[in-house]
Amino acid sequence: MEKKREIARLFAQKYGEDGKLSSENLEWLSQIIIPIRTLKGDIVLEEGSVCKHIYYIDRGLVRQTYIKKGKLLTEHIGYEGSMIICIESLFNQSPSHLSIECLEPCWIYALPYEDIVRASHKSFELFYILNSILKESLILSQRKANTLRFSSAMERYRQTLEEYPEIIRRTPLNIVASYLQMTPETLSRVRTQYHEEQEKTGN
Amino acid sequence: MEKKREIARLFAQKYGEDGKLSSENLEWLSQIIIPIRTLKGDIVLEEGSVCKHIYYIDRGLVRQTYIKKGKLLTEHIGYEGSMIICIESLFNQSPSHLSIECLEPCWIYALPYEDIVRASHKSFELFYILNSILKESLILSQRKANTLRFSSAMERYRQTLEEYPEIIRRTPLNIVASYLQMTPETLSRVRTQYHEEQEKTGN
DNA sequence: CGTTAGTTTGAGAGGACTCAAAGTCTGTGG
DNA sequence: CCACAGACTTTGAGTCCTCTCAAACTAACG
Repeated sequence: MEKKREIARLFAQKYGEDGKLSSENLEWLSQIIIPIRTLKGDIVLEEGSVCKHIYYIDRGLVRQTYIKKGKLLTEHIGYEGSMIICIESLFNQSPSHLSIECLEPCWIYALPYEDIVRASHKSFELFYILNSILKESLILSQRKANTLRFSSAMERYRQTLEEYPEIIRRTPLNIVASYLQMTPETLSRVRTQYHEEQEKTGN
Repeated sequence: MEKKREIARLFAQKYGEDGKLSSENLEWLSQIIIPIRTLKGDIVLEEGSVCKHIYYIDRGLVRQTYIKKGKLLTEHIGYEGSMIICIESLFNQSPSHLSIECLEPCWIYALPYEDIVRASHKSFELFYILNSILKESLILSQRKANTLRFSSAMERYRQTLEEYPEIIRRTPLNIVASYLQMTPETLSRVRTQYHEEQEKTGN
């Protein structure tokens, strides 16, 4: 319970207006938060089911996956401090074509979307939070799109390494590869090439 | 003035809660809307300036552009009924790295973002509208990302032709090409190839 | 310590790019 | 109404990047 309250405070600080939230709402939030503990490999949301929560990663590493031509590909990777949202499924309450899979043991906190939407009709504060989360998601999705626009495999790798070194460091190569939209073989080559260049320019 | 009121009503219907908006807010909205008439080639927002509006395209065709390695590339294309938003610039009030350029003569209506944000603190209805617009943007950006994930040039073309035939029909080939992240030469080849295939399967 | 998943290396094929040139369309001025 | 300039589109040839397939290698885990 103490932990849920901590998370609620964190949300207030991060997404609330002026980083604040009234104590009633804080209390309410900490009551509806659902803590989830997972092991590596666990599936938090299965493709085909309707996403009903906004997920907050407090500890660990997760990815969103989708299937294209029989292959399991990576849409997004997030870790401590990230929100994980299956946008279309959540907004339209339609079956998700994304799954959420844990790449490490995780501490996740799930916010029931409908509850918050309902409550936000009565409380501007809560609506504000919802809004902030949307804004953040939009900016992130924009950034991601920018990265993928980098034409060469090398540039995509460099860009992600600079912006999210954690992802590269903690994620298995073959998963990073699908995240960066290239084959594991290509990433392997690109990566050694990159580090060779770093050697030279570093000296 | 009558036109501005019409646009306000349209927003209410499209983004309001249950498609509705109180007559005061409707009136207020129609007063702050800024109509813009443009010619083909006009620049609505210049790269480097701070974006202060949410744009609604009532008539015409526009694109958002950015510069990469000295080349003018296309980030997004929108037409009648679309909202055009320079997300990062608008939210952070930072200089935009995107420009907005008209590909046809346009009727555009600009909503001053700060005014709406301020007003939405007093009116849940308006906040709801803001929120709906964000949700729509998020879904669209998701869809766009999905399209660009199609690996081959052919698939990206097919996908866009199916989902947004208007864009393909009305936009010069070289601009569509940069939108789909390929060279004009490639798009030209892909396009004839696609239509040849359609011929065959059509018979 | 063996089994399996993950990573590296190599060779060859194919798609998309670049550069170049020819062809087409559009709008303006004579 | 025609002619021409400039922008846009097509076609071609050659190159490079990334993919696929295959095999060797390494690490992780029971």
